[in-house]
Amino acid sequence: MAEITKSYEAREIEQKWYAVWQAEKAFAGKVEEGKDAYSIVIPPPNVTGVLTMGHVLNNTLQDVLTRRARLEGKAALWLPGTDHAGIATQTVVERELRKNKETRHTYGRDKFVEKVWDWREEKGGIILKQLRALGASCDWDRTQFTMDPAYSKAVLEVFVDLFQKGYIYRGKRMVNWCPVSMTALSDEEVIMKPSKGFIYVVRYELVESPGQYITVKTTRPETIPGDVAIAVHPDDPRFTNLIGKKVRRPLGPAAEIPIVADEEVDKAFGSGALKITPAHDKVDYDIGQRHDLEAIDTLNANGTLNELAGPELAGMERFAGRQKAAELLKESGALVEAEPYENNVGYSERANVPIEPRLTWQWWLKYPRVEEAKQVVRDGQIKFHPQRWSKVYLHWLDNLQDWCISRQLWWGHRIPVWYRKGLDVEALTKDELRDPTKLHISLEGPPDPENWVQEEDVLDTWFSSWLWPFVTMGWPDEEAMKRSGFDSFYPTSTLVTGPDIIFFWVARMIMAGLKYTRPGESLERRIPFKNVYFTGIIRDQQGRKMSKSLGNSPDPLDLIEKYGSDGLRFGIISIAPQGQDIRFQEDRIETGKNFSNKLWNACRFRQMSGPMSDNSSSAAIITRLKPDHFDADDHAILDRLLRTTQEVDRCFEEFEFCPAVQALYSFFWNDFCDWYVEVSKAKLQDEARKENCLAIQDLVLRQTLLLLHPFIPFITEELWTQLGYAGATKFMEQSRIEHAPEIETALSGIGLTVDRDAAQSVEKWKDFVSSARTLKAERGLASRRDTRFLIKADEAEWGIVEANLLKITRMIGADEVVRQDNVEGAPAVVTPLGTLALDLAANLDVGEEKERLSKELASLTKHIVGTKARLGNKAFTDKAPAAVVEGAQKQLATQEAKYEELERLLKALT
RNA sequence: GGACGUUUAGCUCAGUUGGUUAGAGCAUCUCGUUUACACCGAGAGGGUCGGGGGUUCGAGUCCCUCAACGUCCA
Repeated sequence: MAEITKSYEAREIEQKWYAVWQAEKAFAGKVEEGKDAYSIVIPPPNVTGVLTMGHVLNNTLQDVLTRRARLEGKAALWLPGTDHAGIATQTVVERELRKNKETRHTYGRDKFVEKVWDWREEKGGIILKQLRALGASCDWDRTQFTMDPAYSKAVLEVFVDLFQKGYIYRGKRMVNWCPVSMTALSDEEVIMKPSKGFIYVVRYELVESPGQYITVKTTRPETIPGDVAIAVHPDDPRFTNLIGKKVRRPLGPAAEIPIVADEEVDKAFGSGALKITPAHDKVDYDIGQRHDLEAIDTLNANGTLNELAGPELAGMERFAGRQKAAELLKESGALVEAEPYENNVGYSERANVPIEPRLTWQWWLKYPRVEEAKQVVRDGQIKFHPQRWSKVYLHWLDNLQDWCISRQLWWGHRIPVWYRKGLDVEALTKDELRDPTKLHISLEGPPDPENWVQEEDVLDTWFSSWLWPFVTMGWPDEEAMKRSGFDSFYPTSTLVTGPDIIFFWVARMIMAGLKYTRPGESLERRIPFKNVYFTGIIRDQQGRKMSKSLGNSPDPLDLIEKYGSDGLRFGIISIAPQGQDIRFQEDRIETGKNFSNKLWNACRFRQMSGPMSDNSSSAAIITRLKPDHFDADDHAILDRLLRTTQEVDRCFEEFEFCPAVQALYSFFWNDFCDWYVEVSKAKLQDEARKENCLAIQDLVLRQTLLLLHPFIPFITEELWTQLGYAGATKFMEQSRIEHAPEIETALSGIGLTVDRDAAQSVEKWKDFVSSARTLKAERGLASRRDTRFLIKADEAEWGIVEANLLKITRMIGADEVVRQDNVEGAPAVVTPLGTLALDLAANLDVGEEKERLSKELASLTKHIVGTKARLGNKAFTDKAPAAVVEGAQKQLATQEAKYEELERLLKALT
């Protein structure tokens, strides 16, 4: 066996093991007889994406869950892939073309799409390679892409089916239009941002009474050429006499437009009169419909104003047009004033520009299975972690709007709809849109394609990702489903994602799963996942979201380089409490690295401490234990091991990863390294106890590596081999993790029961040792190993001390510890094992000692008073549980004894 | 306007069903290279648990209220 090096160098070891895992097909998700299935589908990252800290957190958690499942003996599948990210990808490729002064139109649709595929082959999906550096144990052979042929076919099939069942329709409605990407967006892709601008007060002259005006307030004067009416509230006394009259449009083509009454007008807003531009505002459009008003579209698709805006404005960019409109209004005297104003403006999520409400023909989806989708979350077939997100989810489902699923892009799934050649597509009526002689909808296309023209639009990317959990498993092709193990792996176990896509994706996947999988079967069988774990959002020190544009996000690959993948994983989990946003701190990642190094060195020390024996299984190690040689420390470390095992189990059940890591950290560092390894050093010099002690260390390390492996897979894998735990297996996940009761049973097989009381007594030792160290440190003797200690103890106490003399002498760094009844006058401390004093009388600073003892007495007095008061309160002794009262009594006794001893010591100093 | 979340040590956060003297990591200060580890060890200082009120024998924890910050929805 190779000797473990002095410090842990992550990089080589990580690369080595990842290659081994790949070669051994350790991540293959296959159905296995007698094993429970466990599955996760990755939230497909954008094909243009690179690894961010958010991905690190999210994917580390998925990896933790998957690896833990394997260690629990489950057949685990983590299914990876990317989505085609319509707008983002098209934008990236167009940007490249622009460098050569080309556009997608230079190439035309087919050639351009080819270009995108080329780009994707060459540069897309980098993130999947980066995930390997993070240690992600995905079944890479199953990698999926939403534009793969089979996936695409499934998407289109769903479209056709939903159309045939009446869920999908084509309609001319107000959409969120992105003038940069020149496509419609769904409501979810629009982000409301407070924006500073002006509100313009504009007066419209009454036709019937020249010289009289009605004023309106608007933030968008450039839309005035599209005004077709002024609306007022029917109950607003200010305007009753004006209803039915006409005003002159103050900008753009001259027109007389009516004043109409509509209840939707907010009397309190602005002047109480609202200009109506049905083509450019949702509310205006609704009012326009009710009053049978024309919609005048004054905007081009790219956000410039068109000729309907009038010759002065035509061709101008919309914000320049706004300026110009204000100037024109000012010149004509229609502008009363312009006040600074802040309002919420919708921005395109991708292009980050204000969207325009625009009236266009689009394809819409009425969501299927809405009631079932609510039910499965309300009734807990799907559990959200943390649970509170279910409220947000249900609220959204209660206020559902139809989903605009068409996008005016070239990259994506082109909608499988064909129009009969020569038809005026935009003039089709509702009935005609369902007439097969005019509209053909199918997967294969029409049999006589020469007579038809295919719909130009593609589908929203989310319209493909909402099918992810089952299309990635072969649906709807039964052969493919069989091959991929759909029967076992669906529904998936857990979805790990951010709450920011709860509507985009989580809710829609639930509806799709319910609609399309296992028709006629129970809800439990049709849901896409049983648990949804929502991570927090990673923020910087100032609490800002980490983003590329702010440049406030470290590159995870740099962090991996610096701290190791294990260090990064451990660090990120240890700062990510359940459901809370995370303030990123690099020093916590450093803690992860330090922990790796600690683990490494503890194992190294084990290797240096004595020969390695049979470590190939926990049973083999347990047969090496010698119950007769067990002392309190041995019981204590096994007790803590069992409790930590239980705690980690609990954490996995409750999706609490941060506490799991904390429990392991504190167990390993404090209980094992700082205490058990230290007390071992004395035992190891005692040949009779050495073997037992090493076996205990082997058992503890083995279990610790298993518990840690999901979090830090690389280093644990390396140590697993180095310390001989692997036996005949090739990698760790071929072994099984044992739960506390299993270990206890195995221990009882050799007649060993972990003694809780003995374990408890170690606390006294820790107190004793810590007091002794403090005593030394306060006098600048912390590192002296030649200090003589005196101990005043009764027979029982001395018995315990004497039996452990070697160990405690070492632990407190003493030359010797001598029993002596008279310690008065020496610097002393009262411990649970007697009064411990430093034999230092010669250079004793009496003043300082007195001050220290007095201070301790004072604080002790406070506690004694408090405890006495509680016990003296009849209400307390009557009502509090007996155990609590008893505890207080015990405490008082201890406190008083300590008080007396301290007082004696203090008196002796005078 | 509605919903949710947060407020505990200088910083970032734990604190399970109310029960001894509220914890951790980092940072700070002191000491240290003693046969795993300086990516380390030993020790110390540091908190009226956002404010106010209530329930209770007992509140960081439960209830009410106010405030600040954040997120989502309208």
